[in-house]
Amino acid sequence: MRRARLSTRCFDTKSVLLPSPVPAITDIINATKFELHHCQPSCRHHQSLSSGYSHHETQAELLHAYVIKNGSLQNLAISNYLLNLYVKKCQNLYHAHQLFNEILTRDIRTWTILISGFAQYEDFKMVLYLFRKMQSEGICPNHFTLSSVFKCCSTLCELRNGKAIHGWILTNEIGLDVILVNSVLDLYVKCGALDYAKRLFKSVEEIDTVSWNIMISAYLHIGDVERALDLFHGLNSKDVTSWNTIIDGLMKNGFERTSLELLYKMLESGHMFNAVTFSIALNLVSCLSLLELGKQIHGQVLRLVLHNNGFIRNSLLGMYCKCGKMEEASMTLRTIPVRISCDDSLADVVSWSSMISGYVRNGEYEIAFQTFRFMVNEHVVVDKFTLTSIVSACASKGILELGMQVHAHIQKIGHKVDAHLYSSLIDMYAKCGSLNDAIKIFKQINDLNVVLWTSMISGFGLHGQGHEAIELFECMMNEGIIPNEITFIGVLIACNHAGLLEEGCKYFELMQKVYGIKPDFEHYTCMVDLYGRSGRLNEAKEFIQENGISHVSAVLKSFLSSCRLHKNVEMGNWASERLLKLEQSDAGSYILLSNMYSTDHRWEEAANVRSSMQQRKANKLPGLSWIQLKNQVHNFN
DNA sequence: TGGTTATTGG
Repeated sequence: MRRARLSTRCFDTKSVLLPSPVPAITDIINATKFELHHCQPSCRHHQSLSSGYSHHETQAELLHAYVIKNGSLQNLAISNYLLNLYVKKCQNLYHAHQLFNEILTRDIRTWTILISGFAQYEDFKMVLYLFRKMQSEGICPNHFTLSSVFKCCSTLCELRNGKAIHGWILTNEIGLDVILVNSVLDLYVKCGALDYAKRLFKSVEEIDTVSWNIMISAYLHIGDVERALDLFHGLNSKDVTSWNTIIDGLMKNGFERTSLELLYKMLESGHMFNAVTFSIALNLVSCLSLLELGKQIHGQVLRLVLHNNGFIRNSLLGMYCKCGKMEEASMTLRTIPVRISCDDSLADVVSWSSMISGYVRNGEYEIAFQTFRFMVNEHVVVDKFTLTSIVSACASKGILELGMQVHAHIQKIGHKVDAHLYSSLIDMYAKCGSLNDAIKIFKQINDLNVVLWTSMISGFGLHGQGHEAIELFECMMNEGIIPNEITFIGVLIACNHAGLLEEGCKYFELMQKVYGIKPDFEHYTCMVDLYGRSGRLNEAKEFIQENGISHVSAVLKSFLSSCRLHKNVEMGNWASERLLKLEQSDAGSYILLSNMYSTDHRWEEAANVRSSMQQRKANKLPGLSWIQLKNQVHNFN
């Protein structure tokens, strides 16, 4: 999001010495330009250049001071020119707003320049405030103000407001131009009112490429890839955005290969890549783990000197992180240029948080923690994405102390906590053994979504509190929240840890019949575990055979541990035969089998398994323990 | 002197 620079510098009218009032606007403007270029080194222009003050700002302030002095501020041609100078060239909405208030009789252009300015910098509260004020003063909005307001409603998802304004346009029979049609289309699409968008799209006689692009993007957002492709292929005048939209949308809907084909087709058809295409192409490369292609694109980016573009740099960084190349990712982070505008600082925040999440994703927790500490010490902006990654790293490593410190840091700086951060906090407290803290957080959340319910249900499950987990799950369904596949994994694990076989079977059926969720290997493994641990080894075996999952090593391992638990060597042999065929060099499988024999005092067979394990060089990595001392994690055997 | 679509991190 772009932000305007809000300078609070005041005017110094006394230092401005200009000729006596000139009546024509061009003369006034030229006079200030002349002053700007020819004044002596001691004047403020030169001082301002050395202090980083822009040429436009100096010109605007000179002009501002001058028109105040000679009383021509109320000349609308002059004040609108000056207002535009503040908004466009100086990007200083604070001064623009100040000037706006000094203008006593504003015309529609005065309002438009300021409203468009705030819309451009996404201060939508101001846009709506000014729009309402304008209407209350009896000024009729024009196309420019209306499209700014639609952009605002679209970003804030204010469908009702937007619809009302669209209705007002229709009743007042105001003709919609192409850009306004597109603004309304975008509003309906972003607010999920696709029917309204379709109706509008059909009602337009001559549809331009931007409208097509908006509709292609709309179908992609709801996952209707077929319609999106139809629209795309039917579009004769494809521009680079049409290609970018379809390539990105296909990738996000899981059609990565088709997306890549279209990327090549785009090249073949002679369309030039722009910065957005490069960013999307790099994301596609990460999805498909095509590191070599990614490196080639990186080379092209360097040749075209696009590597300073924030989006591209972050896509590059993300690609290296996702391909496990943390060294290359870190090199990309080190190439962050000196910040030129506020836009770049946002890109920097993304770079840092991507880096942290990359370390966490690749299991390099200690470097993630070190980087986080560096960010805090060096006052690098830490946002909710970074915090979520760090909290989940604490959960994975079980480091309660650091997790609590991060939680305290969040509260101290008054950071807004969203659902992602809340769920990672619940998960962290639960995984670090502090279930009560997890419950405390869960209870203080007003808008609970399915992820938050799932985190808490899984938390109870993890602590063996199966009944509480089930109670919460029932409560969630009563609230009308639809469980997802992960919720059911949490529920099944909870049943498992509490030995609730009957309930587990009930929910496994509910998942498929009521919620239409197809079981995944993880659900199957939970069920095999549930039957097995309850001693129902025959039923577990039948379940494996019925569902055709005897080729899944996690399922067989789970079954084998149940066989060991209930000392059923015969069943264990059945599972281990299959397991060892699947994973000849997996030490875990041999150890499970050997342990089963040892439990049944069959020492000779246990020793045979161990020796065949050595023959096949399936060595088990020794387990590591760790301890946290003064913010440092120490590992030992 | 003003307005539209597509891209990055959990």
